[in-house]
Amino acid sequence: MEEIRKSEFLSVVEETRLRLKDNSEWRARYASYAEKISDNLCFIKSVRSSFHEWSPLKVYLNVTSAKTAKNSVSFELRYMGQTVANLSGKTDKLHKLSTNNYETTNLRDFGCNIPLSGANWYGEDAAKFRGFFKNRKGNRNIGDHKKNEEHRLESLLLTEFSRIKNKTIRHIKSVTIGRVRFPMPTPISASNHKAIKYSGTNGGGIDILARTGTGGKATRLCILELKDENIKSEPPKEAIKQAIAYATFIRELLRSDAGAAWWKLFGSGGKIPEPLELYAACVMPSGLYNDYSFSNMDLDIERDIIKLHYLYFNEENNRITIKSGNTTLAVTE
DNA sequence: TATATTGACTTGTTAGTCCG
DNA sequence: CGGACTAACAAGTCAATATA
Repeated sequence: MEEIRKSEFLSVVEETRLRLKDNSEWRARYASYAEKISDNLCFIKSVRSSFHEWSPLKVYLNVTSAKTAKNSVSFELRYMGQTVANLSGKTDKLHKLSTNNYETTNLRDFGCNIPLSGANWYGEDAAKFRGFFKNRKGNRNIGDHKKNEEHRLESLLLTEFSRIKNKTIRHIKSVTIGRVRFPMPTPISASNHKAIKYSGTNGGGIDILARTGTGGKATRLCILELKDENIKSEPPKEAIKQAIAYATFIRELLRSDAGAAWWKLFGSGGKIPEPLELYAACVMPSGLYNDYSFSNMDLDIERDIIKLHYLYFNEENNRITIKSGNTTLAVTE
């Protein structure tokens, strides 16, 4: 039984590697991403640190913005994981806030009717906008879109990971670019359980990229696949397969010519370890279908390893909590 | 009856194009 | 170059329909 399951996981690794081998365009493209983002990193950091992140709004940066951030950077502001505005800034502190394209959903989901187009971040209107979300109580408005529930949980987990003290899960940090949350793209699609597809520039994104460990050789890069429900039709076994596919991509990326540049962007100093050990984990609310069977299973890729983990969480007062034994990912309180 | 399959629809991300 | 826009597609929701 155990062996059958392991071979199923290994075939995900194999299939993913095959797709990546048959389609090599990603190599040059991801090398160019890394180069451009690294070039812009100082600038991104300086702009990011020039303004305050007003809770509960959270700042995000996608790859497109990161690599085109030459003289100005466009950040996303998300509330409960959903984008509500763009904030573009230069070093001159004349940051501009726009709600273009988000007005309909802002009103529908949060009752926010404050349209802004290039409003001064330090002006009255922008303050009103930030104040609205700060004072807003309760969850999303009725007519919930399930998709956004996943983003809300993703945001809660990132918040938990970025805590400095009283962390529910110790020794875990989300990977950021220039201290900004960013969604890592991949060139493969793995959401369909039956097949791994090569999708070039339109691949799926990694839900959460994080590091665990206490530093030095103990540090591991983790690829987390998050589901907002614990249900029979999408059990942990399928979620972990998605995580394995993305982890396989990260492994190939780190072993490509641009590997060192990405390793640095992911926040690790020094050389890529030999062997490289990556964690792949399924993350979902604790429930009936919790699956503990693949705990710490190793999948070999040549000299490297993907180690499987799980994290089944609970939620209390808008915070993630974890019952003892429900994660192998890191130390729990 | 319970489960699978299908397609329309929603949302997010990227690349590319055009303009000032 | 930045900004506005579009096309394309992943991934997910949801409900109607088909099938065992």
